[in-house]
Formats: sequence, structure tokens, C-alpha cells
Amino acid sequence: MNVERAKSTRLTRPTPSELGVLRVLWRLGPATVRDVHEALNAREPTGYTTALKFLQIMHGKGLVERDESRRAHVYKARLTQAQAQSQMTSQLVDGVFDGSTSKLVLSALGGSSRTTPEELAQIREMLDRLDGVEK
Amino acid sequence: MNVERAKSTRLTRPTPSELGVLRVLWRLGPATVRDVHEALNAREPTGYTTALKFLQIMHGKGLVERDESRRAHVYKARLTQAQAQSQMTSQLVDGVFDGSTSKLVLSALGGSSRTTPEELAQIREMLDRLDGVEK
DNA sequence: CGTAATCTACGAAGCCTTTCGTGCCTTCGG
DNA sequence: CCGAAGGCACGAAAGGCTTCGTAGATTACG
Repeated sequence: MNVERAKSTRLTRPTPSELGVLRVLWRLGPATVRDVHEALNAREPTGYTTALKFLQIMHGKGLVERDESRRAHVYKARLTQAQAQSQMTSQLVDGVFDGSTSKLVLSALGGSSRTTPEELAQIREMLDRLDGVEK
Repeated sequence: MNVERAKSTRLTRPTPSELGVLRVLWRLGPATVRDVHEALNAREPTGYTTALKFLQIMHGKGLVERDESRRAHVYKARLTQAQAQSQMTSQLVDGVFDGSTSKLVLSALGGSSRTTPEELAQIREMLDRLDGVEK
């Protein structure tokens, strides 16, 4: 009881491992299987065909696009990191924070306390901007 | 190559469906299979034994505890909602926000803009408190 | 008491993820 | 031209998640 097929509008959400691949693509930009494999393999020993399969599957799901004009296909994330971030964030908000963004923010800030003054200032800026828009 | 068994210290993280069960337990407090099933079933048609199996599995994983003193066992979440929230939040931060809490906060606030002035005020308070601690 | 209702424990099917191995092309160096 | 290297597509195994069906006990009640 799920999933839109084939059409490009809705993207299925990445699995944990697929997220790993996306992270590599975000960092490297368009990359070949070899590139991705080397990146993954550096972090944890992994077979070449494993990387290949991931890219293929993700292509099937529409998570990446690929350029087949060269022998070694070149893959490219179809979602920017920012898009993935906001998608997964609202997912978390809906799933665990009763839909309340502020609860998430409070929990994030309160819990970790590993936030620098500069970052806090940035957040304040954002708050000001929101207040501005607010009527 | 994972998972600590049996001992109570480390909790495996809940799957999506398990989260649904936990949400029910957080809302109802200690509850029987019947209670949980009714809650789940209200949202989406589901078999009784499905709920039962979830609770059993979750008990095996240490996600819930159970009181077997009555015929209908009574289950209880082993994690408070707040704990789950902060656990899953830091997971998201590590996984998608390069470990930066502030990036998450900015994305959450910027993306949805479904935050009331009261909530913004609450966040400001939290910021002040953090500044206070910050020497 | 006997039957119906409740409950738990299993087991198993179906689908998704993750990980590779093989087979079959294509390209490149000598 | 030939063999080795590099690449892609498949297929398949192992394990996890989700969903139930069935079986066997226990309890409630007319």
C-alpha cells in the first residue's frame, strides 16, 4: 500500500545505505561507479558491484540520474542535500514530534548543547527574519 | 556485525511500525495488546495478532517491558518520548546534516514556516538560556 | 459443566535491503 | 590481433520487516 511508480514527480525516500551513496554524490558531484565505490570503500570495505548495484537501484527509483554517453556511466544525485534535509526533517517532525517544528528545535538545541555562539547567532537571525515575515 | 543482545543498556532503534506502537504507548501509558490494537486499528485496519507480534518482538528487542501478572499482559514503553526524540534527532543530525545541529535548526525553521509566534518565543528563550550557560 | 470468548505463542509467507558472484561486452597496450 | 582490465547487467542468497493464520491455553458465563 504505497509508492508511486515510474513518474518522476515523487521520489521514494532513500534507505540508509542509499543515503550513504547520496552523501558521496553530494560531496563529489557527478561521479562514476568507480568514484563512488572508492569513497564508500575508504570508509568501510565494500565490493565494487555493491556500489554498482546501489547506483542501479537508485536509478531505477529515480534517486539519481545517469549519463550513459561514456563507457563508465556518470551518476548524479537528483535531490540536493538541502532538499533531502528538509524532506527528512519534516518526516521526523511528523513522525516523532507530533508535527511540531518547535518541539524539534527545542529538543535539538537542548539535547546536544554542542552549538557554538556563532551558530546561535545565525539561528537568532533566522528567528528575526521569521518575525519580520510574520504579519 | 551488530547489536548487543539481552543486556538492557543499549536499545535497538525502532522501525517505522514499531514507532507507531511506541506512539500509542506514549499516549495511553501502560496498555494491553487489545488497547494497542484498537488504537492502531482506528488509524488503519490491522489484525489483532499483528499488534501482538509487534509487542512481542519489541519486548524481545528491549523496546518495551511487560507485566505478565495478569492474563492480558501489560506493555510499557521503555523509552520516553523525549528520549526517543533526542535520539532520533541526533541521528538525523549525524546522518544528513554533517553533525551540525544548527543546520538542522535552520532547515527546520526555514523550510516549514509553520511555526507560531509563541513557539518562536519559546525558542528564543531557549537561546537565551544557552547563551547564559555559555559563560 | 460446556461453550464461547480471550489471549499468547509460533510459524510462515511476501516483500525490501544489502551484498556479492558470474557472465558477457568493450577497450587498450603490446 | 590477443589477452588483460575495466564495465555493466543479472541473479541470487541472507537477513530484516510486516502481516497474518492457526493452535493451544485460560477464563467467563449462562
